[in-house]
Amino acid sequence: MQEHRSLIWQTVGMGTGKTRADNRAAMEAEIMRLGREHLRTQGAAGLSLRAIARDLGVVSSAVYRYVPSRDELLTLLLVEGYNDLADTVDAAADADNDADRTDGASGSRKRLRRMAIAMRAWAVADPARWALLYGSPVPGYSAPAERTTLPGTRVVGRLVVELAAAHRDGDVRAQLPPISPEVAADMRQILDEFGVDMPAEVVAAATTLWATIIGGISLDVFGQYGADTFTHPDALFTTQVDAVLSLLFDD
Amino acid sequence: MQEHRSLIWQTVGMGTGKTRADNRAAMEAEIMRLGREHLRTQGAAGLSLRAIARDLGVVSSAVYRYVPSRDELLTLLLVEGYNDLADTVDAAADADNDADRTDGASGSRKRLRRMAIAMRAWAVADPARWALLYGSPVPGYSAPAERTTLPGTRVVGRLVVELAAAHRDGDVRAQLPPISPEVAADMRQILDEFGVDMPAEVVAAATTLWATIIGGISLDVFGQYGADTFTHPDALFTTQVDAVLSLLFDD
DNA sequence: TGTACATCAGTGAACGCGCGTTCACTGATGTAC
DNA sequence: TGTACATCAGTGAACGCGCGTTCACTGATGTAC
Repeated sequence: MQEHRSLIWQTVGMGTGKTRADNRAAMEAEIMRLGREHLRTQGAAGLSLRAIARDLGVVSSAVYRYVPSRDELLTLLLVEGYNDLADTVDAAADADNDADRTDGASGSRKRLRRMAIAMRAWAVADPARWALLYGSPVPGYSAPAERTTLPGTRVVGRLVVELAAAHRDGDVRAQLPPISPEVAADMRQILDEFGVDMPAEVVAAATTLWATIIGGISLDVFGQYGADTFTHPDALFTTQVDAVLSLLFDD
Repeated sequence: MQEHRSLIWQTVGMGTGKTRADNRAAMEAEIMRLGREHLRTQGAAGLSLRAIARDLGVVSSAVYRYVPSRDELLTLLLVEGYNDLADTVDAAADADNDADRTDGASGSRKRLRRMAIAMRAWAVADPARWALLYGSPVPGYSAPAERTTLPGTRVVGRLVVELAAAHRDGDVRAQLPPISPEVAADMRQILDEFGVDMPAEVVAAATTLWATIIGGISLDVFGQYGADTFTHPDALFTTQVDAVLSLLFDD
């Protein structure tokens, strides 16, 4: 009423010479930031627009100027999470591997290893977002496939592409665990989707790597490992990833 | 007030010649059943004593005669879930393997395979319980370690014991992925805990199998696989498990 | 450059719903003599 | 076998809290002429 400049102006240090568009952008960013924060403390099921309004120093209905509904905010956070993770993993994959250059492992193998480690680091840094992406589904919320599928498959996609490159370069083991015709058919479907080519057995092995990564991270990050069972969970994870990679590569 | 016999008496067909103890037992069982049902539809975060009271046909405060609090019910469901899963897995492990007797795979390998498949079947039959055990933690709820640790480690425990037996029988590969001293130390700690002996490398490989199983099941059951990416998710899972088993066994 | 008008961001009240938990109570069941 | 008493299971009201979402409103910002 008398106070039309909300808390955020003081908080973020705005308030003079700024346009409506700036305000809007700052507000939206702040809502996302608070969303991530509430995810951390309350979980996705407890994400609440009212709570965000409170932290924003604004009346609850004001949030509706920026976000049409709670579910929509969840979707925004989900998409942001997928993209953030994928960016992180891409960066790790594309980083030069200066230090590792001495050992003889293939570039792809090293890239895949770095990708897995980057995923884990991302998850450990913000377990709640990991939970949103790969944890139990949020009851009552169903992600709109047309908006989440693309970002949601970026990481696996990169993994598959990386393996296709490795196979092209002749780095992948000739002898891989055999697969059934049904599984092979599904794998060929995936190859089509990502527009790459390699034997179905390699894709199947890729899904095994994928399962190991997801499982290894989730077990750790969701607190399944007892308080002090593992003194070096990062080393354990790397061991698990290396083990599965040794199925795929022989150097 | 005038109706001291709650719905359950009609529902379960009791009401004559039954003692208080019978009522109590039936009531407790029904509360657990409804708890599982609400888990399925509302998720753990949405588990509510009031909702259970409603379904029970009883006033909300009446539930407190049977369960001291919501968190306590969650703990009961968690412990029941762990034990139910462990019983299922034990049964699968101990089943005779008549049909498979022709192929040459070792008994342990076949047992481990059956255990993994049984886990997946259990999870697919009731995804919400799987989510409770291995999904994202329930915000605001912290499981009491002294009551959940034992049931919660039964399945991994059996897995470790099974591998120790396989190693004793000389069925495990001599060449396993190498591990670092830190990881080896943690693995020896586990061997102590479960009172078995084998090389640390074997335990490390066991955790890889564990991660793959958990990841493979969760990805499927939490809906991470798109609607129709995999026409035979069960076959895919078996493929993944077999791949990791082939790290451990050479027959 | 100034003014009229349109847009926008926030308010505050309200609707209708949910929850966990406590409490004094009553009538039915069970038990000890 | 009958009776007095204790225990138990359920009631209903209440406390104090949460939520998403809509709505008519006002004052500030921005825009077109």
